[in-house]
Amino acid sequence: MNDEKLYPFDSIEPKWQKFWRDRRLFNVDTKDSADKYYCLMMFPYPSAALHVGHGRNYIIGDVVARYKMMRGYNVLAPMGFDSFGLPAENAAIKGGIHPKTSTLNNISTMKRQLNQWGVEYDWDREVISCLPEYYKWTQWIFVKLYEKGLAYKKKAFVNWCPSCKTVLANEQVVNGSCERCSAEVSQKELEQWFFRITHYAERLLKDLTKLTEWPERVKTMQANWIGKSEGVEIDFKIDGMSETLRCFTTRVDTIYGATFIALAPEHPLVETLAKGSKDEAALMKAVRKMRNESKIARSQAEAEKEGAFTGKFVINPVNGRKVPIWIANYILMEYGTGAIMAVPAHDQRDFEFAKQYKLPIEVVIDNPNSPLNPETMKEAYIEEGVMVNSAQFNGLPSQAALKKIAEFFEGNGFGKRTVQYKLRDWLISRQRYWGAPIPIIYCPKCGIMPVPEKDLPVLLPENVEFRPTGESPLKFAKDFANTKCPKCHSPAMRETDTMDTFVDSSWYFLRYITPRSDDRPFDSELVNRWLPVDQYIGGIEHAILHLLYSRFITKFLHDIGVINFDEPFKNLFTQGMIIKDGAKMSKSKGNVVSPDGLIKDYGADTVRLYTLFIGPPEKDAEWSDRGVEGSYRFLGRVWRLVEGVILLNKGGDVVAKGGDIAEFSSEDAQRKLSEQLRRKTHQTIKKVTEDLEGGFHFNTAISSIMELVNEASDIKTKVFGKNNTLVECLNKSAEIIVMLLSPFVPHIAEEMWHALGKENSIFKCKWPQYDKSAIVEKVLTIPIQVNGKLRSKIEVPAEIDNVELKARIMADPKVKSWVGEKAVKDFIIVPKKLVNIVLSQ
RNA sequence: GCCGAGGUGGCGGAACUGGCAUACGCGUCGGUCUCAAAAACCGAUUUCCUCACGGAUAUGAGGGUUCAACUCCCUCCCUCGGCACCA
Repeated sequence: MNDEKLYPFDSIEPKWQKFWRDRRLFNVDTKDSADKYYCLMMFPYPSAALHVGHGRNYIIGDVVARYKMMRGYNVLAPMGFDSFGLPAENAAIKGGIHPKTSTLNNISTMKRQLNQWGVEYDWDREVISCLPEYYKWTQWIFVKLYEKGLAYKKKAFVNWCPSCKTVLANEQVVNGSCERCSAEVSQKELEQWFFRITHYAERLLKDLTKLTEWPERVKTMQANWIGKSEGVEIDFKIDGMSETLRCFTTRVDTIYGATFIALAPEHPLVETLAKGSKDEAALMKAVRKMRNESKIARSQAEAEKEGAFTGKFVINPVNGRKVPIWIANYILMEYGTGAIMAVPAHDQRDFEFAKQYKLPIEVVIDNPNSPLNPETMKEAYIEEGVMVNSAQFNGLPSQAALKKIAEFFEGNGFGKRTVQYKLRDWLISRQRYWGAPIPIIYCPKCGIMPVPEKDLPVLLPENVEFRPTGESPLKFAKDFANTKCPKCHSPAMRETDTMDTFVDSSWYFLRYITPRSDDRPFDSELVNRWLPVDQYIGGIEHAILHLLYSRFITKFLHDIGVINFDEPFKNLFTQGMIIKDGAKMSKSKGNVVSPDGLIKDYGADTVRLYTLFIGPPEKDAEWSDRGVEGSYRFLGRVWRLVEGVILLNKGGDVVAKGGDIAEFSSEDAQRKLSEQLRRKTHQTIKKVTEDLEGGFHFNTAISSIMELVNEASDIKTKVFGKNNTLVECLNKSAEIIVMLLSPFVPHIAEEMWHALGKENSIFKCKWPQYDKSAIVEKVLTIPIQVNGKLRSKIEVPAEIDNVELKARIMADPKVKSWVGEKAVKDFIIVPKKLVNIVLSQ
């Protein structure tokens, strides 16, 4: 690019950044909560360098914070770092640099980048999750959960990432692969710590309806993830045995069509049922084969159905019929009871299984439009219909029968109505070093003992050895592991697992209110005044994990009485990704756009403006270097406009340049131009304010400011004479342009604001208000349609009456030629908008 | 399969509650300035027909409602995201 700058951004930007910091513009007194506005950006993991895609999040947040400030709010915009995690530990294993060192280095790089973007925060409140002053309280939350029975340890099949060498929560497994490294996840049976999030499943689902200001798609994703279904649990007596078999079904209306029972291969009764069967060895061999199939392969709908008959039967309680028990690969032990009553006629999976093993298919719900024939059916009939072959329920619509049969079951003690969720408990222990130690002590005498609050934090030892095997150094840190029982003081061992980093991030938004509090996690009274967060801004990738966990922890803290609200985030905004060359920016793809070079060439304001102008912020957008130049040119135009206006104010250089001087030189013409500019200015205030209040419509707000700047620049060339009202009007307009631009491009705005003779920071000034009378158009251009097609336009005074309007329109030569001799059937007037003349054919 | 969001010029995208489709920006073309270029500024730019005036045509496809449809209704296609042998 050219060395000649359109405006001196390189000297302006650092100057005002220093000014804001010296004046403590973003530093908040939390005691003053009357007009509070808590504007929160998802705190980042400190990676080596930010790119323009990351920038979008922070820029949006900064715009909101500055705008709300100008609306008179006491704005809290804090920032921190989610700084525990695997990448730093892996780097330590590879490069020998301690995670703490690399993490703190990355944090200072990121702070430098945020600063040069002109993104400001109340840095006095910085929260760093890997420091003991913070994780002490993460451990405190663990202990509280443990005391309430909501943190527990159990042996279970868990997701194991062989590459990260640690377990993963269900939420961290994506299509059978590790969310972080994409390695295929295997199953391992291990003793692990869990949080009983399932206890909150119903509330987490139900309270989604309270979140009216959350994007629909996020709520849908959470609802899908929680996966509620209502049904009936049935206890089947096993023929000739004392055990009963419990099945869960959402379709109890199909009970008369149950022709077999299917068990998951992992079902605890499998061994018992197999015992003494005709061919026990062959059966167990088939079971083992199914158990060894990978979970991912098994949970594909296309997977081949496989099964084996146990030789045993259950009794169907409704009709006393003997139903064979099969073991089937498509039944999952994790869901429901791991056993189902199979109704091939009305469930596609059961249908396929029945076809494969030649099991009977019995229709119990008939299609009212075309009766079903079990012999010729090609697929299961899963819709509603009319009950058949179902004893006293015959003839009922299946929907009604569902309820009736459920009641009948409960009445006869055959089963009871229950609810199932797909949501599993949250597995939080990790076999890694760089995380908050789980505050638990194992005493040979007293058993599992939580670390007492007075002994927190359990410090993560720093002098440890990182082995290339990838095993947690804590396993070998004898000084750390060996301790004493807090109760009986006999030698005991510490838990060496650490917590999932999502635990750290599920409460940080509370810590910002009293970040240095060292006798409790936060000041409840102040937190209750400042939360819920008024606006939360972050990436869609956290739609389930972080947002669900944060909601859970908030509800828990509410239940133990330390906070008085049970949803943390009132408004949620999820911004789209910035794409380059058709893909998400990443180092490995080599398509990362660094802000540093762009800021050097064009300034931070240009990068901010382009990022905001690129498109609707909730959508993904393709980065274009050309687009950046366009934004830069626009700021250059604004700069020249304001410079020119200042010159006019001083009485200099006042000659109309635009075309025909005579046309604009009259007093009347100058007055008309003033009116026109004032109208456009106030219309723009209205538009920009509505775009910001009604959502995050930054792109259209900016385009309307561009229109105003274009018009003002044009009018500036038509000024004639000194000190007239037009100069005054241009000056006022320039001030408003600068104000409307200020949240988006704060540096150039602050500079121009002061150049226009203002003393105080622009962000301490009130957002402009539009004058209702000023936006009213006096002359309207009315489009005229003939038979719905635009044929002409005429200019009329705004207050014209319909009779006069019609007369003028019918006198218009173009209208005359289109109407001709035809009769006017209808004359539709949309007031102040449009006219449509309907002709008879 | 289910749920959600979308489909508008060469490109990113505007369009309130049914009322001038394509604002704003990018790109392209032409011009001004210049010895020349870059930058900047001015103008044109849905597509097709026409020297032009002007006309026809277009919001994924096809129907419908209406004086009037990007917007509402029906049928279908495609893209993106989530969930998924979930009983």
